[in-house]
Amino acid sequence: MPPPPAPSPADEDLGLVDGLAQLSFLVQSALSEIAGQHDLSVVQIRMLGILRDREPTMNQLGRHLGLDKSSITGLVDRAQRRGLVTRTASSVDRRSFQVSITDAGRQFVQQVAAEFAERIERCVAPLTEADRKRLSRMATRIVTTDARDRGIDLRTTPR
Amino acid sequence: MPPPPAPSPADEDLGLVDGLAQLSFLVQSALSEIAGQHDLSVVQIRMLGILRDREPTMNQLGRHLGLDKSSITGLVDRAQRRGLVTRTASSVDRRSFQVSITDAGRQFVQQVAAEFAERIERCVAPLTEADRKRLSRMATRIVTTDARDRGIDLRTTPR
DNA sequence: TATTGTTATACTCTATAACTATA
DNA sequence: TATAGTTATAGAGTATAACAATA
Repeated sequence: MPPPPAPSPADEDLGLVDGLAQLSFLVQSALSEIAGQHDLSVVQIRMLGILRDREPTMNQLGRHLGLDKSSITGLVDRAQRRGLVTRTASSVDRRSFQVSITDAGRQFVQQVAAEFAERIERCVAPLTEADRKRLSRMATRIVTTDARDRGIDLRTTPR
Repeated sequence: MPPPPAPSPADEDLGLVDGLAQLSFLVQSALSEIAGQHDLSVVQIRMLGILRDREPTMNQLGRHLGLDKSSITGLVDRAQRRGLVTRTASSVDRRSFQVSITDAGRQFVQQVAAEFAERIERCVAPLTEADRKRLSRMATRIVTTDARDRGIDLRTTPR
C-alpha cells in the first residue's frame, strides 16, 4: 500500500494515465471556455477548424467529426443560421452539398485559435524550452500514430 | 513558405498547441467511447470518479465539476435512477444532501478506468519508456501548476 | 439497391430564473 | 437576508429509424 498521499512540495507524479486524462480535461476546458466567450461550442469550433482548409460534403464532415449524418444536419443548420458556414449544391452529385466556411466563420475560428494558443502557452510555461519541444514531439507522435492506425486524416482541430 | 506538406516518414511536428489539442481530443474520445460502451457519458464517469473517495454535497459536487447546481440535480437524478449513486440527508444542514457512490457505481467506474488505462497505454506504446516517464512528469507538472493557480483541488478524474 | 441528406423523436447535458425550505 | 436544492424552461448536441431524392 502506498504511504499516505504525502502532499510533498515536489509533487507526486499522477502517473501517465491520470496525468493525460487530467491534461485533456484542462485543454478541453480551456477550449470550451474560450469558445464560449464567443458564444460557440467546442464542436462548432472543431467544425470551423476543419472547414478552414476543406469544403467537405455533409457526409465527409460527419466522418471527420465522428458524428452521425443526422447530427451534422443540425450542426450545420445552427452554424448556417449564424452565418458561419454555407451549403452549396454539389455539381456532380445532386444529392450532396458542399459545406464552406464564410468570412465571418473564418474570423471566429482564427480569433479562438489565437486565444487558445495563448492560453496553452501559458499553461506550458512551467516547462523548460527543451521539455516543451519534447512534449510537442511526443504529442505529435501519439496522435499521428493513432491516426495512421485507424486510417484517418489528421488535423481535425485548429491548425 | 514551407515546402508542400512532404508526408515524410519522419512526421512533421504539429507544434505544441495543436499537438496538445489533438491529444486531448484523442484522450477524450477514448474516454467517451469506453464510457459509452457501458452506456455512460463522460460527465457521469467524472462524477463517479469524484465520488470514489468523497461524499460531497450537491453544491460541492457542482464546484468539482464546474457545473451549475441546477445541472447537478439532473445529473444526480439520472445516476440515482440507475442505482449508481445515492442521496443522503445531511445531519447538520437540513437543506443539504450527501451524494455517495453505490457498489454498482463503483464497479462501473473501476471497469471504465481499467479499460481506459489499457487504451491509453496502447496509445503511448510508441514512446520509449524514458519518454513515457517524462511525459507523465510533464503532464503532472502542467496540471498541478494550473490547479494551484486557481486554488482548486485536483483529482476530478479517475485516480 | 445503395447512398445522401433531412425529419421525427428521444435523451443527455447545460444554463437562467423563479421557487421552497432551511439557515 | 443568504444558501441548498429543485423545478420550469430553453437550447445545444447526439443517436436511431424512417423517409425522399438521386445514383
